[in-house]
Amino acid sequence: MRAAIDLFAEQGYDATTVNEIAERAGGLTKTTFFRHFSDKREVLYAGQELHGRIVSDAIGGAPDSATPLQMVASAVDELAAVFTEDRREMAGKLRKVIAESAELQERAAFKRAALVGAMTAALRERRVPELVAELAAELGTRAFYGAFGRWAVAEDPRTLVEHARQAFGELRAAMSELE
Amino acid sequence: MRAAIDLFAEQGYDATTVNEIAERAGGLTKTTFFRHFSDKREVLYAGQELHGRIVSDAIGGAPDSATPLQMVASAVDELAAVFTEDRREMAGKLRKVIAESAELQERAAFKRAALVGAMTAALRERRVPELVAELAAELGTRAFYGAFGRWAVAEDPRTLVEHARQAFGELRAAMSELE
DNA sequence: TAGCGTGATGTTACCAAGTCACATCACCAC
DNA sequence: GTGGTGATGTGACTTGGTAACATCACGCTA
Repeated sequence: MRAAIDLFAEQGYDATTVNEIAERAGGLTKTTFFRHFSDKREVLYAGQELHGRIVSDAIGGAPDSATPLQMVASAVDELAAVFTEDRREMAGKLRKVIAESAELQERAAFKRAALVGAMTAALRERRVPELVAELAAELGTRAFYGAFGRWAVAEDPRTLVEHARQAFGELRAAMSELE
Repeated sequence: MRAAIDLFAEQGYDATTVNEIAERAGGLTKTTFFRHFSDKREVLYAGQELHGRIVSDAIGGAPDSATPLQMVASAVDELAAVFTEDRREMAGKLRKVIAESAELQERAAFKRAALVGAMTAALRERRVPELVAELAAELGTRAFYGAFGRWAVAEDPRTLVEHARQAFGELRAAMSELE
């Protein structure tokens, strides 16, 4: 993964071949690469099933007294907590690489949708009505991604959790302005 | 496009080759296919730039007195109006094909995000604050896609516009339940 | 210590997506 | 009929992705 990110950052995603990535990652070959990642894009997104589990667990473990938005807030909190400061630099590189490739943005959109889906399903499990669940999940995901983007550029010393809480609050406020 | 949808429906997306599509579409070849569509997936989504323009124009043309949600409602209305009854059958086939291919769902997620982006930009243009614009655009897009899915299965005689209006209203109600 | 299974890797060959340079052909205008 | 233009075909190429088979290192056990 490190080899891939570095090569993508140096030469661009399209100009980098899977063989090059494998080669840099310790003289390996294409075949080995595809044994670890289902395709070339996935090398940048591997491990995100974990994110789905994290938000599901957070929502599943929220107290019965919690409102849907409180459940989502705790999910966003737990997810944001995964990204400790030492991952910030890599996140910044990643963001830049993705911003330059339509193919990678497509995968990103898919992963984002999967996160919304995971939150929605977990909320439904908690007997939140479908549409309310969808909107709450969307709001949480939007807060997380917005916060992630600002955190990754690193011009602000606050942690991702702090960024996420602020983003969540702002989105909530914006929602109440929507009549 | 018709050749592609039919072949995908018959054999599945993965099992269909671009050469086959071109061949069925009047004895053409791969090269010609790629002159019309940037890649294999795009054959199912071509023409969606138009959707972006439609929602932008609707929002841009809304009266100054309109609220953000009213602007979005008119955008959804105009977009839904594009899908006349004669397109319903094709839409149903399309839905099924997409549901069976991860690759196509990825492209769909991307196009959906583009639609949200187009609405957001148009709302910003109308001086709607960023976060309010994002949420309104998301709500409108969600209403449209939900309605589209129900319209395409064809078990309900109502037009897409009617479906969309109902979906929009329901989402609005769900939003106000979100504290 | 010999041998055996297992997991990670390499090799080779293959298919299909996507690109490119160059050729062809039909059609329209002058 | 001459020339330009747009759509198409051809052939060669790169690369992502798959599959079958071989290799090698390691640890376990007889």
